[in-house]
Amino acid sequence: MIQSRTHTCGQLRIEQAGQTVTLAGFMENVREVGGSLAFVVLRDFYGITQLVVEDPQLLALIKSLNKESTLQVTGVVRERSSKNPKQPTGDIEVVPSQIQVLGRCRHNELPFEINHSREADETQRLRYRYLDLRNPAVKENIILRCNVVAALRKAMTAHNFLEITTPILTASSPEGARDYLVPARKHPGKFYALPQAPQQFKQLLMTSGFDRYFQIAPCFRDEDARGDRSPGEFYQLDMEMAFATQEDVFSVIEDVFPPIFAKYGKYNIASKAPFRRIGFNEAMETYGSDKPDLRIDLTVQDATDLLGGCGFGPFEGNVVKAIVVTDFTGTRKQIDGLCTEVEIQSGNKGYWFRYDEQGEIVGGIAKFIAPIKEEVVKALGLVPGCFVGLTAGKKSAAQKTAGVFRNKLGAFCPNHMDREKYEFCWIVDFPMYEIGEESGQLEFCHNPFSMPSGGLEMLEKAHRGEIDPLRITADQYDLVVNGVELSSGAVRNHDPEIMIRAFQLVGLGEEDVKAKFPAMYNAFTYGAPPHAGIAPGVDRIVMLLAGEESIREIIPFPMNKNAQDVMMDAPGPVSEKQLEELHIRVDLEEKA
RNA sequence: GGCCUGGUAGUUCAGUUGGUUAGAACGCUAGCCUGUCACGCUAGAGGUCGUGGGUUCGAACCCCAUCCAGGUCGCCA
Repeated sequence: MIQSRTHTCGQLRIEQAGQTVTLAGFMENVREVGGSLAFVVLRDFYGITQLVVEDPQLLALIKSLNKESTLQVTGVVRERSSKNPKQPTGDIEVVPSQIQVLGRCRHNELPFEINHSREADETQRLRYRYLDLRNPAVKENIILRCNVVAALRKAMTAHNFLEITTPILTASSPEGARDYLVPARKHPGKFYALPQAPQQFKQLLMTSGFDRYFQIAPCFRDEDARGDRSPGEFYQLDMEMAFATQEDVFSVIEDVFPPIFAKYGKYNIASKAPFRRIGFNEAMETYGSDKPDLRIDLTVQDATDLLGGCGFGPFEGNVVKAIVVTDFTGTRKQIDGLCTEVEIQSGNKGYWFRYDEQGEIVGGIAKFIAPIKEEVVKALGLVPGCFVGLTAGKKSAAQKTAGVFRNKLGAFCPNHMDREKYEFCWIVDFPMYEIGEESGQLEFCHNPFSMPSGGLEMLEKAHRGEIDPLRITADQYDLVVNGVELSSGAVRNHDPEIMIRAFQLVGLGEEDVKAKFPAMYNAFTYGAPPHAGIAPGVDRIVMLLAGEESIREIIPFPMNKNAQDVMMDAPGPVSEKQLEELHIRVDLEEKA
C-alpha cells in the first residue's frame, strides 16, 4: 500500500543529495537512453522530478507501463552529472530502489497529450477534463481562482462582512432571466427555482438587521452562453450593506479590488481609489458603450451637424459619430478589415477617411469630405496623419457602432492602448425607465429594486407630468474593468410607498408589487433600513486576472456552449419511476 | 433562433484545376542508442475524409440536406 510521501515532486534540491526519499506522482515521460538506462519524469501537483532507472528489473517494470500511470518511488537523491537549469529540481535526480505502481493507466494512447491539452478539441478536453486538468498550465487557472476567492473572502471579512449562505432551492422569480425549475415531489404541479441571484434574500437579511453581508454565491440562469458567460451557473461576490449609500459601496469595492487585481493579475497595475465615475449618457456619448475600455485613449465626437449634410447618403438625416486617431499607420487592407469587423459585430457599417501627412483628405468617403475640408479639420481637430472612423444611424445605433469601432481601433493601434493594466470605472446615473422596443410603452430600464434618484419626490413630479419619466435616473451603478462589465449594483428601494409609485409609472400597481415580491414587500412594511449593494462576477474577475478569453478556462468543470456536461453526460434522461414520483409526464412534440 | 468559421490518422493540421496507393508533425508499436530533459536514429501500424443524398467516367474537393463544434448577434431585470 501507499506510504507517506517524504517530499513532493517540486521540492528536492541539491541539499537533499544522499537522502533516501519517497515520492509519488504521475509518470509523465520516459526517455530510454541505451538499453540499460532510462530517465523517468515523475509529476505531481507541485512539480516534476527526474528518476534514473538503472536496475534491470525496475527498467522492465517502467517499460511495461503506459504514461500517466501513478507510481510511488523510494530511492536516493543524487546530484545530476548534467544539470537542467530550466527545472527547479534540475540539479538532482532520484535513483529508485523500489517502484510501486499505484494506478495503472490502461490506455497507451490518450485523447490528447497532457502538456498540449489546450490545443485539443474542446469537447475532448471537457469529456476528459480530469486529464486536461493534469496539464499544469490548465491547472494554474484553477489555482488562481482558489487564491482569488480566498483573497476576496479575507478582504470582505476584514471589512466586517459576514458570509451568509442563502437557499439554492427557492421560488421562481417573475423578473429577469429564464429560471431553472426543480419539480416539488411533495407538491404535485409545483416547482422550486434555482436562484438567479440571492437578490431578495440579501435584501431580506438587511431587513433582518444584519449590517454587512457577503457570499460567494452560486447563481443560475437558463440563458445561452457567450465567450465570457458560462451557461447555467456562475458565481458572484454578492454583497449588501445596511444604512449605506452608493459612496459606502464604492469605497468598499475600491478598497478590496485593486490590491487583489494587482497581486493576482496578469498585469500588476490597477486603478487606485477613487475610480473614475462616468454618467451613463456621457459613457454612451464619449465611448459609445456603457462598459468603456479606458485603456484606449480614443474618444467619440458628435459630427451630426458637421457631416449630416455633406451629401453622403448614409449620413442624411442620421446622427453621425467620429473617432479621430492620430499617428495612424494602417494600410488600406487593414482598414477594410477593421470596417468588416465593425459591421459583423455591430450590424452597422463603419466609414472612414484619412487626413494624410500632406494634409489631404484621402480614402474612404474622402470625396464627400474634401469640399468641406477646412471646416472638418477645424471641428474635429485633425492633424496630418489622422484616421477618422465614422458611424451613422439613429442616435443609439450610431453610438454603439462607434463604440465597437473605438474598441477595434484601440486593439489595432498599440500607441492608443496601454494594455498592461486594469482600468476600473463606475458607470452611474442609469436611467430608471425606457421606452420598450417591443411594447412602445414605458418600462423599467434595468431592475425595479433600485431607488430612483430623488426618491418619492421625483416620482411624484413624474406622476404630475412635471418631468419626463425618461429623465429619472436610478441610484444604480456598474463596475467596469477594461471594457468588461463586472457587476451591476444599486441603492435599493426599501420603501413600499416608493415601490408602488415606481411601479405605477409603468402601469403596474400595489397588487403587482405584492404578487411579484411578496416576502420582500411585506418585510419592508415592518421598517427596513436603506441598503445598497453590488455583486461582481467571480468568473469574470478570474478571467480578467488570468488573461483568458474563454470563461471555460477558469472553471474547474465547465459545461459546453450548449449547456451540457459532456463528462457527466448531463442533462440526461431519468427513469419512469423518478418521473412518476414527481408527477411529471414528458410530452415531446414531433419536430415539424 | 439568425449569421460566420470549421469537421481529413489517437492528437494538431496540410491536401493544388475534380484524376494513380489521401500526406506531415506529435503520439503509438518494434529495434538501435550509457546522461537524456521537446532525447536522437531506423522501421512499422494506424483513415467510413462528420452523416445522407446528388452531379460526374471519376468527389476529401462541386451542389443539396443534415448533425456536431467554436465564435458572434438575439437573450442575459
